[in-house]
Amino acid sequence: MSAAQPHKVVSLAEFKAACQSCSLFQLCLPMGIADNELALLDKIIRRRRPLKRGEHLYQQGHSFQSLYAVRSGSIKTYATTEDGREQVTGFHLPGELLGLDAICTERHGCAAVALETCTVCELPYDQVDRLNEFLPGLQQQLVRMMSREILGGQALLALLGKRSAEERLAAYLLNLSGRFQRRGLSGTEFIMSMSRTDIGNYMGLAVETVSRMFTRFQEMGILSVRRKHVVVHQPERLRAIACQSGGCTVLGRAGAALPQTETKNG
Amino acid sequence: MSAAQPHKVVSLAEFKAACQSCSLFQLCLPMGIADNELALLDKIIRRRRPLKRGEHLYQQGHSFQSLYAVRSGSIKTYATTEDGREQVTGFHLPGELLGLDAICTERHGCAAVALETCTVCELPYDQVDRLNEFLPGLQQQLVRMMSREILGGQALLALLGKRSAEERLAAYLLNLSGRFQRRGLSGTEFIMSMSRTDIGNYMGLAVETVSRMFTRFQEMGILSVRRKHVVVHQPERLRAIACQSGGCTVLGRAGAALPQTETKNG
DNA sequence: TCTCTTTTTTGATCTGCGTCAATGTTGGAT
DNA sequence: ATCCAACATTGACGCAGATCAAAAAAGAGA
Repeated sequence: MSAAQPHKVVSLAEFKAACQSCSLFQLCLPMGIADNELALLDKIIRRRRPLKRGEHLYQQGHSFQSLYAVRSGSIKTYATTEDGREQVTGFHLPGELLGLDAICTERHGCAAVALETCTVCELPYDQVDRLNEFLPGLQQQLVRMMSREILGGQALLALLGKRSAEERLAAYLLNLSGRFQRRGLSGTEFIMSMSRTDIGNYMGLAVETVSRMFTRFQEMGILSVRRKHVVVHQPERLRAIACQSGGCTVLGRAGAALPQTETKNG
Repeated sequence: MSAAQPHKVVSLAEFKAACQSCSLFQLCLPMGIADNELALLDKIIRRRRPLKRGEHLYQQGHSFQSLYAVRSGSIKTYATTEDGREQVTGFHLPGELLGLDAICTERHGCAAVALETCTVCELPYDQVDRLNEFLPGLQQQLVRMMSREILGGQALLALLGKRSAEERLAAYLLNLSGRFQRRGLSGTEFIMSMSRTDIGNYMGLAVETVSRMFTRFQEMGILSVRRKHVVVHQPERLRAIACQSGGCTVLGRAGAALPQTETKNG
């Protein structure tokens, strides 16, 4: 992937292939896009050079210009409070959008940093209107994705409001698992690119608690963790734990706690 | 308010006055709407008969048809888990939208019930596209409002993740206060239409804790509560409590924990 | 008005998880 | 290979807030 020239003209097949693995995919292709429109889209969506671990895609407070979609790798978003502590607001895997929360204020309320080497596509927001003329339904699709984000947020709220540490971790793992699976990757064996500290921060738990829970799950034979490498042996038990107090409805069908990725275009 | 004939033709002035106090306001009027368009809008937006306390606007699982805006009164949204317990997902005051989370699944993930006598406006979602042709920017405005909802959700996450009961309640009260104030009502004296149980459920606290915190704030001289009637004597101290661990940045400028209502149309 | 139900408040006790502290592990830099 | 800094694990302890229990207050209906 030599991602040097951002506006390089690609063949249609090549482009479609790229978009399959890319993530703005959902914003465009499902709508039966014509070939000439695809060329237009290609002009507008920018491929950025890959981000290295620790590099920022944008900083908190920066003016909002574009939406981003993760193409590969993973990105953490976090907000820093005035006393210097950070609140992790999300982890973004391939196929997921970043920046939706900045549209209303036209300023990024959180920073986005690569957890590993990443590639992203960029959609300048001021082009959305223009693009919508050629791709009717684009904006509608955007609304749908935002709706999903809101729904996922509610699920997470329920989780943080009244679930034990064990339930939170179980739900978190199932969520990751589901997101990987939906991307065609293994849902039972994957790499968690985020640190324990980040997980704890995100889930409202102390690092130590996160660590203890991983140990407990391991002792129970539910999974194996070695550093960032996870193998889930008994997803059903994980699900049982996550749902034991009936959180599954709220959390969406699969007990996942965050933005789902399926699209229902009934 | 005889809300009998939904499609009654109203004079422009009358309509504008209605919309000032109504809430789909934000979806239409700020965009410099022409008079003939206004008439169209009036045809599409339905005024429903008032809801009495305890009546449902929609039930969990119902198919999604419309967005609703609260015109007066207040509405609670909640999801019921399979074991029959409920998770409150939000309180909606005049000027706020309901149903945004249902767009993606085309099914309501939570129920909406009136906490007191309410009036609402209804915008059939399948009309949004059509309406967008006449009111360019409508959909864009919708996107902006959803973005705000996402942002607010993140703030709430931060709150539930790592704030003490005292901080949560302080933030909750400030949030309510701000929302009333922004609607031109008093931010220091208002009626909390929701029960202590609902507040606790929403904020991830036991009812008893909520009650104790109100008592504590009262003993500190910060406010007076009598049943649902609240008078805030020292908002600064409330703010100091809500922000003491630096949550203000995340929570939006005023320490409010939920969807803000200001619009930035830079 | 009085009764019955629901909501709120207050007190007492118990526990999950945060905090502190110490040790082990890993990967990157030299 | 060796050092170092960041990350992860494990143990001990204390406290905020959940839970249990019961009384008090406020509506709702007759």
